[in-house]
Amino acid sequence: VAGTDVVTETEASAESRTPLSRERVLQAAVDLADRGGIEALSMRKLGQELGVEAMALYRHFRDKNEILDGIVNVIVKEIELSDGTADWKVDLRRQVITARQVMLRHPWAPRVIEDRATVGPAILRYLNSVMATLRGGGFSIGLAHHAIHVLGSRILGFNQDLFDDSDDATPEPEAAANLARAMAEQYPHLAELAIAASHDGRLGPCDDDVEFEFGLDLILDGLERLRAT
Amino acid sequence: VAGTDVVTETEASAESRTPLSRERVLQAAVDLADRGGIEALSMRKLGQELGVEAMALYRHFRDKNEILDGIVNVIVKEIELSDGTADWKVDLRRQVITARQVMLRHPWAPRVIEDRATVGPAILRYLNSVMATLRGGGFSIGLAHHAIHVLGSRILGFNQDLFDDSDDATPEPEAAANLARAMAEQYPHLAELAIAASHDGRLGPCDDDVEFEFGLDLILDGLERLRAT
DNA sequence: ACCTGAACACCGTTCAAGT
DNA sequence: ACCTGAACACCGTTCAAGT
Repeated sequence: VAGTDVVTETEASAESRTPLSRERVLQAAVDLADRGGIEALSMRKLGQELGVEAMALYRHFRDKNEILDGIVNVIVKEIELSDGTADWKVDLRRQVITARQVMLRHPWAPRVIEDRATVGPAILRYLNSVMATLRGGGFSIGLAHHAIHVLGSRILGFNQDLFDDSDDATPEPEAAANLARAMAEQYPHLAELAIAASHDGRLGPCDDDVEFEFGLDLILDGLERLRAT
Repeated sequence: VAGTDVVTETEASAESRTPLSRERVLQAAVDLADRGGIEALSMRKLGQELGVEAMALYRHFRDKNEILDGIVNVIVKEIELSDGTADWKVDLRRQVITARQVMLRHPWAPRVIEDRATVGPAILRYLNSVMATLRGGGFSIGLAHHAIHVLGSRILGFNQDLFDDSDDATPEPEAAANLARAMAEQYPHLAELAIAASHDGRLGPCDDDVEFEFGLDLILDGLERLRAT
């Protein structure tokens, strides 16, 4: 939409002068995804963003997968690791919330991370740090192993919810109420829930952050109890 | 690979005689995805599967999204709903395991479900049944609401793990041991875990089903405790 | 009524050729 | 050494045309 063939000379020369590099390509790819979502990240558009033809990217990356692996790495590296001074539970909780901040800045990231086949160095480094926290907190290897599985992708700060009831799904409170009334016969229990979780309902509007922390704490409490055994 | 232009006359006429219908298209789409993964499901291949050009599909579906919504519906409908006679915890546990059986038969389904923007009738029906179980088991609306969020996509029987340490990721025990040794310096805590979770290690090979049920039970226990409050 | 041919606007990727 | 032009094999989708 905003695309144009006209580029000022300074921009064009500045971009063509700086040679392509992995870092420059990955930064451009992250920017592109941040602005237009992951579907905006095509080899052709990425090339255009860098003032270069798409084919030039293949000099630095074997294929698009390598670029996707690369941008996951870039943003996971943004997560600051815990210094390990606090109690394991406080520490891990803080760590996950920190990771969540980063993911909220890059809404495309969870899906890309889950779709990636291989685990890159940044995630390994992150998980290694989490394992250090658990082991340091007295977890057996077995329980630590379970812990990482129970937390699943939540460990990186995102929750794969079945529906987004906060953002788009409930554009108008009025529309939601209408939907709820229409559902009432077919899905009475969901209708009850929808009404309660609507803006005026008893529960108030559903807050993703609150739900995320509720789930995280429930799991951490469960792990604490097992650790004590 | 197995594709061919030669079709026996009986097959060809049988397929062209039966007119296209939503059901026939969706069944073919599910079969295609079951056999070749979700990337094998293109409009062109789907048409070919049905002995028809891709464009003919647009008579029955507005676009490909509608087909994806459709196949999710088809397989979620395969999940048998609980009759609600047991205790809530037994009931819900059984329900989730039942859903998991279905998902394991359609390995492409979790990703497609999570990528879908809207929640279709089959999932609504499923969630309505889960809500019935929770409410019948004495859960307040608020706690039931939390419960559905904590369970997340696990409620449908799948766990979005960060890595598949069971299938492809560990092709050879020997290779895994080598990798572990190579990681030892950089990621000592992960190396320790990898060794323990390898075939010969203390934990034995990692079993996805075991981990799934461990996580499910931890969450159900946590919910039970909160319910008692 | 139901399907097709031809076309459009996109993809990722390869490779010989240009500077 | 680094990038491009042209091409290939795919996508989803539209629309006038065929039967």
